[in-house]
Order: sequence, then structure tokens, then C-alpha cells
Amino acid sequence: MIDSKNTGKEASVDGRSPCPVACCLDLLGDKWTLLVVRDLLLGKTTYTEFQKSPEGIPTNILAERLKRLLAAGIIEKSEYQQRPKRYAYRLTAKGRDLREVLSSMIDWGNKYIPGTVSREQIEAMMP
Amino acid sequence: MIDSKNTGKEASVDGRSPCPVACCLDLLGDKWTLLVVRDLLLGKTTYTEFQKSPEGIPTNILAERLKRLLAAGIIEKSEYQQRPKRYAYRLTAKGRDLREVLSSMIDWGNKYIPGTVSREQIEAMMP
DNA sequence: TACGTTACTTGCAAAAAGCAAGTAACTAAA
DNA sequence: TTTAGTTACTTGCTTTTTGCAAGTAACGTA
Repeated sequence: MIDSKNTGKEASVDGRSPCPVACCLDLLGDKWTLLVVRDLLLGKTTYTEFQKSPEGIPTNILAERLKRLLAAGIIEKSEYQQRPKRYAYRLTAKGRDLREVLSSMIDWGNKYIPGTVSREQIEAMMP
Repeated sequence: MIDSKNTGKEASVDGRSPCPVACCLDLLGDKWTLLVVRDLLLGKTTYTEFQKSPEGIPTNILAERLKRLLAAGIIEKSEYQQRPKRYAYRLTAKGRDLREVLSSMIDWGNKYIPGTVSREQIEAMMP
């Protein structure tokens, strides 16, 4: 595994308050981070696959978010091929457990935002 | 009830993709919005109460977020006193259902971010 | 040798956040 | 009856973050 410099402070109350919601939002509270986690849960692993998602994440934002998720221990990066170098990102246990958060967002979205693709359809896409 | 100009488009797939997660994030994907929802779930109702929360939301951001939540039909605003005018914000059914999202964030935070206040302690604060 | 792909980085303009101060409407105290 | 205090904001300005386009390094394929 590369790029996983465990500083020991990758998860602790460092931000605004000891509220778990506030801490969660310090890490994941933006328009893109959880979409990357969604893609990972759907089985995507490479930079290019994340970029191809319909929301169209800007490439510099994607690079920065991957670094943050790595630093937070939510994903890990591995070289799955040497020449040419190719990398696969995967969720750690910590990252996989975010599925509950995503899951409740799906339920809420399905209930209150007409036209969103259903949990069933999303689950059918999962590996 | 005031300020609730129902345009009819307060909830639909208008943004980046028909993914419920992406739609959710278009509405709630930032560092502050869900903290206001948290406060509302904890029984807070006034502008000043939201401001007093330990995270210290800037006053202009709070005003803007309240407008967005109002426009999205997640909260409603009522005048509970005429002179001087005083307002109470409350969650609608749509807003109350976000408790599931917050709840899964609390569980994740409690599990992976040491030092966060526990679900039990938070539930003890609820009305 | 030229073109394509992957995984990024860099530069810059535009948008959003953050901070301090100001305002309007009233109430309560000196 | 000034003076101070509270609530619910707004305004102005600086700083930070986004978003877009273009560039780069390393390699592979025709």
C-alpha cells in the first residue's frame, strides 16, 4: 500500500466541536467527497472512472479529495500495475461504513426529490 | 406561516444528475446546512440560538442557509410575537426525515472519530 | 515517429466563505 | 429621556475554495 502516512491524527476531534455531525462535515461536508465514496461503493477504483461519472468532478478537485480521503484513512491506494503505473483506490472498513450515510441519503432523496433513481436501481449496480 | 412561496420547484432533479446522493448534496452538501438541521432537531428555533452553537456559524451564512432551507421546504418560519417581531424556525416533515441522515453520521462519527459526543448523550439533549 | 491513454499538476478567473461592522425595531434600565 | 441591550438580520471587504482549461510525465500501440 502506498501513500498511507499514518500520522495518528487522521481521525480525532480537531475541528469545530466534539459533535460527531460537525466532525463528519469537516471531513465530508462538500459537494464532491461523498460522490467519490458513492463511486467506490459502486465498484469504481480508478481516477478516470471517477472522472467519467455524470456529475463531472473537476480533475483538480478529484485529486485533492482523493488525498484527503487517503489522509483520513477512508480509502487506500494501491499500484495494480508497474509499467505503466496504474493505481486502484479502494474503501477501507472506515470508508465502507459510510454506506449507511449514503443509504439514508438515497432514501431521503427518493422520498423527497422526484425523478431520482431508486435505491433498487442503485443496488442493482453494486458489485 | 410566512416566507413560504411555494414555487413548485423546491424539490426536483435540476442539478448535476438524477442520483439521489448528488441531489442531496446539491441541497445539503456543505459544512453548515446540516448543523442547522441538527440544531432544529435538538429543539432550537431562533436565529440567535443557531448562532450560539459551539461551531460558530457566521451570521451571513446562517441567514443564507435559512433562506435555502425555507426555499427547499425543509423548514418553515413563523412569527411567534408581533412587537417586537420574533421568528421561530421549525422543521417540516421533509426536514424531520433528515434525522436518519444525521443519525447515521452520528454512528459513523462515534465509531471512527474518538472524542465525539455519543449518540446517547445527544439523544438525552433532544426534546 | 506520431498519437493515445492514465494520472495527475498548474494557472487563473469566478464564486463562496469568513470576519467585522452596521442597521432596524423594539424593550428595559438610569 | 437619553443610554444601553436584544433580536434578526444586511453590507462591505478580504481570503479561501471552486471550476475550467491547458499542460505534463510516463508509458503503450500503430
